[in-house]
Order: sequence, then C-alpha cells, then structure tokens
Amino acid sequence: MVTIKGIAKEAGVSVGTVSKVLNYDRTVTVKNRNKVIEAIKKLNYRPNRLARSLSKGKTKNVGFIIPDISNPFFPELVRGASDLLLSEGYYVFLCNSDNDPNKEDMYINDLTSMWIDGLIIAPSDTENRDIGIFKQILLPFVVVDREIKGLNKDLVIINNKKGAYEAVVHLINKGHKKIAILTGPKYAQTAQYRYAGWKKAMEENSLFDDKLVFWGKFSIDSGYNMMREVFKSLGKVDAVFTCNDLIALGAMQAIEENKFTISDGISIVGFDDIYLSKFLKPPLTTVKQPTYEMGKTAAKLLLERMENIKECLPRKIVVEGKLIVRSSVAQKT
Amino acid sequence: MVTIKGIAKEAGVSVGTVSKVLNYDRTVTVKNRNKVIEAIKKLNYRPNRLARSLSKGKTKNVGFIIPDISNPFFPELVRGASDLLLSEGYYVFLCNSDNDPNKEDMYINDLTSMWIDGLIIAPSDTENRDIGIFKQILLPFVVVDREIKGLNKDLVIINNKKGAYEAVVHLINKGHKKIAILTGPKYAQTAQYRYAGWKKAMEENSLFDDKLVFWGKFSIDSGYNMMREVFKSLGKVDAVFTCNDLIALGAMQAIEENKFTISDGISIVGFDDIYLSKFLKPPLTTVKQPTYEMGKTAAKLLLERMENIKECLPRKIVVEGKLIVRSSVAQKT
DNA sequence: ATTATCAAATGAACCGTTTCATTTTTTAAT
DNA sequence: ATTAAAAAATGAAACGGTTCATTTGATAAT
Repeated sequence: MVTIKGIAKEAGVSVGTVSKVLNYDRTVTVKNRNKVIEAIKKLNYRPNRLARSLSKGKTKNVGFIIPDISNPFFPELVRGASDLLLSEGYYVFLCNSDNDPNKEDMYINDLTSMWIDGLIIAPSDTENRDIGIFKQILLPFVVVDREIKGLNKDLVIINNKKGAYEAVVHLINKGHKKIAILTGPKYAQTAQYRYAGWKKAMEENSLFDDKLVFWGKFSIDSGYNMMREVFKSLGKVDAVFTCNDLIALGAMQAIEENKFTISDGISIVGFDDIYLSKFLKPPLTTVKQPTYEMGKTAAKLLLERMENIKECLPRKIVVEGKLIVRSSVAQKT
Repeated sequence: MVTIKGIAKEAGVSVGTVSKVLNYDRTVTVKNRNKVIEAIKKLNYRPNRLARSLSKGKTKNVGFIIPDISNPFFPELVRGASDLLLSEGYYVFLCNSDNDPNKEDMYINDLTSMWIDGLIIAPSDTENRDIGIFKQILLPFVVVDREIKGLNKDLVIINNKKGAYEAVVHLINKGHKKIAILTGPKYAQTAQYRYAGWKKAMEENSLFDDKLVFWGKFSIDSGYNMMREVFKSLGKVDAVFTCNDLIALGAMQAIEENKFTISDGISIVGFDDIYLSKFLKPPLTTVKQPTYEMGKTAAKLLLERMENIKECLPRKIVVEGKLIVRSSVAQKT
C-alpha cells in the first residue's frame, strides 16, 4: 500500500509538504503542489483515514443508533439527519439495535471508542434502562424520539401526549365513545405519553375504562394480535386509537377478518404518518410527525456540539404533531 | 483520556503486558493479569479501536451500501447480513446511497480508506456505471441484489427473469391477456431482467405489445404515476405486473381512484414480498424473494473472503423466487 | 552451587498520518 | 551586494495501540 512517504519520495518533497497539500494548506508553492498531485495520481494514492483520525483526534464520522429499521419512521429520521450531516462533511454510520438494549450497548461501546465524533440515538428502552452507559458517553450526543429518564442531554422529541390527545378528541367529536387504545411497549416513553394523551381525553369525557387499554409492541404483528384481543375481550368497539401506524396496519387486518369495516363503525387513528399510511384502505387518519425535520434538527444540535467550542446547557426541542384527517374515521350517528 | 500507558503505570507492568491481557494472550501470569484488570476497572479504561486497527491492519468493521433505505426490501437484506456478521464479531456500518452513484462513490471511497475489512454493496446503477471504482476495491467485497456488468466478483442474486416469467404465466393462466408491465429504472438490472421475464411469457403467448411497457422507478409514487399513464394511454387493461411491491402499492392506489377493483378485472402481481404486502387490500400476489437469506449468504461469502487465506474464484449464487398467491389476482371468465 | 531450559515480561519499532518548532529559501529593502 | 523579513519546506515527535526480538526470572537437572 502506498503511503504518504511513498508520495513524498516520488514527488521529491518531504512528508510534511505532502500532508500540507492533502490538507489544503496554502503555504506550499504551486510547483510543489503540482508535483505532489502528480505523484498522488501516478501512484493512485489514497490517504489512510484511520491514521489521519488517530493523529487529528477527529474522525468526521457520526453514529446513529435506531431501535427498529423496519419501522419506516426511523429510516426517515435517519435521512433527515444524514442529509444535513453529509453536506457538512460527516459520514453517518447507521446501527440497528433491534430494540435490544444489549445490542444498543454494544454499538455504543464500539462507536464511542474512537470511531465517531458524535452520536445520535433513538433509544430502545427508556424506562428500566441503566443509564450509566449513557452518562459515560463523553462525546457530543443527542437523543431523539424518546427521552431517557434522568438523562440531561440534548433532545428532540414530539409532544406525544398532545398529539394523542387531539387524535382521541377527534374520535370523540365524531361521536365515538368506546375507544380502545392499542399501544406500544411499556418500556417505551412514546407509548407511555401517547397513552397519557388518550387517557386525558377519555377522562375529560368520562369515557375512561381500564379494560380499553392494550399494551403490545410497535409492530404490525402486535397490532394484529392486540386487535384480536380487543374483539375477544370487548366484542365490538366504536374505534381504536393505535400508538403507531404499524399497529394500525395490523389492527386493520384483524378488523377486516372480523368482517367489520369502517362504515360499520370501527374507526381507527394512528400515529406517525409513515409514507404508506395514505395508501392503506381506508387511508389512515393519523398524527403526523415531522420526522425528516426531527432528524435534521437532531443533526443540527449535534453539529453545534461538535463544532462549537462554547458549551451550552442541554436543549430540549419539542415539536408538535399534526392530525392528518383521512377516511379511516367515520361519523358516528 | 487514559491510554494503555496509564494502565501500565497504574498496574506496575509494561505496556506489552497490558496489551497481552487485552488480547487474551496466555503468556501472562494470573497475578499480573489481575493487576491489569484492576487498573482497567479503576481508571475506566477503554482501548482506542482506531489505534488498534491502525496497528493491526484490521478494523472488524464491515460496510453495507444500499440504494434505498425506504424500500423495506433493503433493511431486510441488511438484517440478514448483520445478524451473521455481528455474531462473528464484526460491526456493520450501513450507508444509504439514495440511488445516487455519486453518493455511492463517496461512501465507497470513505469506507475503503481503512474503515472496513470488507464491503457488501447492493448497487444503484448497474448499466451505465463506470465500474472503475469497483475494480479499485482491493478488500473483500460482495455484490448483492443486482449484478454489475463486467465486474467479476462474488455475487448473490435472485433469478429475476424466471420469477417474473412465472408471475406473468400465472396471470395468463388466470385468463388475462392485456397485461401491462410497470417496471423500475432502465439502469437497474433487476428491472431489466424482470422485464425480460414478462416479455418472454407474453411472447410465448403472442400477447407481447410494446405499448404495454412502462419504465419508472422502484417507488410508490412512480407506481402511482405509471398506472395513471396506463389508464391514459391504454384505457382499461386486464392486469398489471409490477416490478416491485412498492410500485404495486402505488398502482393499486391509482386503480382505486379510477374506480376499478380487482373483481372488475384489473389483477395485479408484485415482486419482493415485503412484509406489508400481505396486509394490502387486496393482499398482494407477489414473487417472494428470500431476502433475509440473501443477506445472510452475502455475509457468509464475505466472511470467507475476509478470514480465509486461500483464494477462490468469484462465486455467483443464484436463488429462486417463489410466487405467493394471494387475492390480488382474479380469475378472468 | 552451577547450568540449561523454559516461561514471562519488557520496551523499542512500527502502523500512516498531522503538527509545529526549526531550518532553508525567496523576496524586498537598502 | 548585503541584510532583514517573510514565506516555504523540513523532519522529528506524537496519536494509542500491537508485535516481536531480547532480557529477565523461575524451575529443573546435574
């Protein structure tokens, strides 16, 4: 492998000069610069970024750990962050923890031992997690989508409770009373807050009933299973509020299998507005998250931490969801 | 930051000994090993993997470049590869090229300048691509999903033509005659081969007509647009064969907007069998790819290259698709 | 007690860059 | 032509590990 020394020799200059050319230092004569560029071309030299990073103490890489790559919400989040980071010269290494705190730990340990300059993480478990590992992260670090209890770090998050509340109020305004909630895992903060929003709306209208609550996972399968549970334990309901769109998708499947349709009176509202929600039959009414922008914002906060010398207190950015009304909610007469 | 030197000092041994402990070398006494382990704990030391990699010439990282993270097919492919690689002690860095050859080049350049020991790539453009950059890749390297013309490297691929052929034959057997094809971009080999399968089936039954062919992109939006084109230029057709499931999803949307349904006679068949295809209305008949296994196989080939000394000729693994019959195809009377 | 043998520990050299104090060359001023 | 000042080039040290030839220490045999 040809190294900077080889280039120096070929060009007849010192390694320092080659390094300068590589780093766009202007204190090198045009003549020498050209000689170096020639040599680089001739020998097809490419700098070893490992060595460069070791020397510089900077890698120009950023890690992004997500809990579930098969939920379209997360790729979209990543895209928002990547687009900005890439344009600033940072590469993004994406890691999928599969909602497994152990894998998450592994990735954190690996990435933070000098592979990256900064880290964005959409955490898996936010409730029972040992936050020690997060506190040990010394480099710039932003949390997105879910807040980790007790951890005071830069954060980008949606107002989950409010979004859920508005979705449920929408259902109530349409005349629905018996509104079940199919939510995510108890260990996920998003599930907890969306549940809280549902509860608030239900209580304000004296509709709350513990039997209407179903805890599961943020997946299609889980949505399907929960909805079957609903039918088994409650019979027919007026509507379901699902804590994300994948759950809604599974639930719609179960609703159909039970020969119910929206016009029969089972309305459904989701959360996220992933790209395929508008293509479902019926198109899904859902709380839209500004997903791409959230990713971008997380990246912005991270960039500020990575490049600014000045320190500032952790910032908490709360964005708002927006109810997208489609036809999965019927007017109840 | 505490380094190996600090540990050596704290433990009262040499750096060589500390390094041995770190690398599970057995020629170190229990007493010394314990002293080192104590020191590591006490100072919360973590080896710098950058330095280690530079020294060892190995990073234990693998790169995986995909063209479209929002197509669920690719995350599934990655999952198959990651699961195996992770279990062998390799980390996977996922990079999304967004079907942009320039981004692809960027990632290749970045990753191969010493960040990784091996690379898996699902290429974007396979037809007009300058393959120079691929030929320059010196480290172990496996191509998956799409073959790059003129490049003789390890490859894992599905028999696209055959899969498409069988799908179209299925449609023909069900009595359909005017079968349009909505395909992907001309630059993608998968699109080309699936088109070839369609063409073969059509010609064998004297049904081929150039007007039935629509080239687009592998996305929902493109599927929607192409299907609108179909209606505009051909009026009603008997069926459509779409070259992936996302196109099918978009097409179904357009079909519905035009007040046609499957029972009216517009049948549809997709390709991939992404996880949501069975949840569509109607559930989508499609050619299932063994996606997870393809990812795993690609990883296996890569591992063999990375860890074996013995060289072998490039291997080409061709897997078969399987038609999954659901209700999006009606019997034509 | 001396020596041979073997296991364990050592530390300098190296991996491929950047950095910066020092030296050399060029330019401008007299 | 000489000198001062400025610009460019140099190369050794550093980044944080691993490796391996050499040294040290322990054990066994005589």
